[in-house]
Amino acid sequence: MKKIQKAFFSRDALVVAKELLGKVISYNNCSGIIVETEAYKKDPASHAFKITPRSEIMLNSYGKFYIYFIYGMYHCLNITTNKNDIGAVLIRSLQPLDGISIMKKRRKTSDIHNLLSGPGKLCQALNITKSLNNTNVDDKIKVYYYKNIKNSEIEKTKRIGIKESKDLDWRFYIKNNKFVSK
DNA sequence: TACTGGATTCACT
DNA sequence: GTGAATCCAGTAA
Repeated sequence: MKKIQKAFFSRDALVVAKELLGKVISYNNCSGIIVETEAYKKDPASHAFKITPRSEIMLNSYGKFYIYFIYGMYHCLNITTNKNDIGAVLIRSLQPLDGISIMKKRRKTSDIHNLLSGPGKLCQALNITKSLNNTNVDDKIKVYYYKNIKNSEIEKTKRIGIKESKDLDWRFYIKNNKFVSK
């Protein structure tokens, strides 16, 4: 599989979020196809709205993993975007590819549809924690080209929590895919 | 130093 | 559909 170059992530979060669909995320022999993403930019519902020590990794950086801990038990995996601005893409769901048996053990389930179908779930299955925060794409976690997703196959929806956007679509997933989060 | 709530998930009802 | 689990970043004092 061909690796994705860092420049891929220099573009706007909305573009990157859409184009990441169908790519593969791989870490320690476990991998999955990205089937759902969410774009984050400078809006009030986003960590990117206010620069803090935690979120400043998103400022003027791209192609880096922004990983944070939430609700006391889960991690969320983002990749920073927007070369000269602030932005990131949250990886929301993957379709399992490699390392399925070990991911089942980590997730304590045998249901393949429940392995990676959520931001917290996929971090648990891939064993991704905050220790990987601020690492570059391809340093430890790899991202590969895998298959092309046509525009007509992509469903767009609003992100939860966005107030001011009436006409912007922020969340992207592959239509009719059984592995997207509910 | 103390308080609040979250880019979630799961077990219940 | 509702609530619990559970830590830590952010904020205010």
